[in-house]
Amino acid sequence: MHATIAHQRGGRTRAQILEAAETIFATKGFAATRLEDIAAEVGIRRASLVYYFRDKQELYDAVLADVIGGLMTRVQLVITAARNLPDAIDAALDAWVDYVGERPALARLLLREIADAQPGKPSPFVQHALPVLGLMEQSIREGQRLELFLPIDPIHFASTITGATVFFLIGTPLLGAAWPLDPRSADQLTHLKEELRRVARRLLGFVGPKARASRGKKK
Amino acid sequence: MHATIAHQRGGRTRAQILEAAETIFATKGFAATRLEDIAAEVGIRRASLVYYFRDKQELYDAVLADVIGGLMTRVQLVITAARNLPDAIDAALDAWVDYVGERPALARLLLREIADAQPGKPSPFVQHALPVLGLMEQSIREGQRLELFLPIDPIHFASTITGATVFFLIGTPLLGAAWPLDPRSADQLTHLKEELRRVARRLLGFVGPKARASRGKKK
DNA sequence: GTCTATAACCCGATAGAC
DNA sequence: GTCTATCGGGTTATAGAC
Repeated sequence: MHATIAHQRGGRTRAQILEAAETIFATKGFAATRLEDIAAEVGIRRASLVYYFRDKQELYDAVLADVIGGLMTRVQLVITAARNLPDAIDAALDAWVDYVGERPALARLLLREIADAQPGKPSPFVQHALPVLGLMEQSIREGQRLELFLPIDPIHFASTITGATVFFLIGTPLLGAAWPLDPRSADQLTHLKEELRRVARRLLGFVGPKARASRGKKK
Repeated sequence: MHATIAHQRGGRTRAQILEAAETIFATKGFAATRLEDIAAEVGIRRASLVYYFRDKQELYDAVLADVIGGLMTRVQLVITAARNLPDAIDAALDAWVDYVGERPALARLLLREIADAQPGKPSPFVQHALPVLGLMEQSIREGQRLELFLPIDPIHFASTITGATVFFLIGTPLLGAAWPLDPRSADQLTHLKEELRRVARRLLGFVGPKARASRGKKK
């Protein structure tokens, strides 16, 4: 019984550690974050962290797996639920924006992982991210096979979409007085979604739902 | 006379330090790079660095100023040399791709600076980068005033272009066997330029030189 | 599960010789 | 200009009490 209570509280602490680590790793980077800060945020002592995570690296890996796993789950869900390929693209973009809007640490972690990555050694991050990328690539290639989409390189497509999102979300606030709007407000996220859809449609060469609907009516 | 020789050799060493620091800071990040590594790359001892740069931070700042200064110079040059606004956009995009292709450290430094930046405190990087951004924004707004360009938010535009470039250049090699092409080869840089022009034209709503030429002929 | 205490290490900065 | 030697701060990881 004690074990159960302990386990529950332990699980809670573990979750708190992961949460604190996520934001601090994202804001300061792996090398610059001190375990001290994470422990302080949770309200425990540094040494107590090792009860949950062997060392700093293991904690970091757990954070990555958690964040990217969540993204993967969502994207997979909406893509498989979509009725057709253009809808799948739209839904995936929306899911992506929603997720990164809710969990802004992801954007910075992504930036850092990409900056850190060395062509030689495959980072654990890439291993986690590849399936998401593969999912999207599959949809695009299928659409190209059916001649619904233009023959753009899926990697160019992914770079553009990811880059546009991340740079907008993180870059904009840096401009300070020049751009007083919060890019993570509901308004701006909606705006971003629309813009991404527009970019995606232009890159892939398909038309939006309104246009599809009117084309359908004309028939 | 000795002073002159010393000064020349000193200037050379200084340049070597800057060069080494640029690539190492870019690859490992500020916190993770050891002054030791930079000194070793140059072929001197760690303590000798202080003769040229007071401390780590000052060296880092010098690297940033150097890299971004070069970009600023080039972009400014081609923009003011362009005959009309669409040409200015094209030329700026080409200059940007050429520069970041030649000096790949810039891409990673950019990624890191953006990831590190905190909305509150304006980083020295942003101070350097703002003029470049301002230059581009000015051109876009002018084009919008003349109704040559669509009323897209210039920051969305910049985010998309920058993100697409950087993510493609750095992200692609991470995919390893999945993408065996070197994104910094002449071929791929040309490909990237074309793609960026296409994205830019679609976002800004202007047509390319071929289309402009044929439209001119029709008249 | 969480704590205190400490060991072990690394790195940046400084002093001063040559 | 560049070196050797050292100091000093800071952080991770570990041992072991409660």
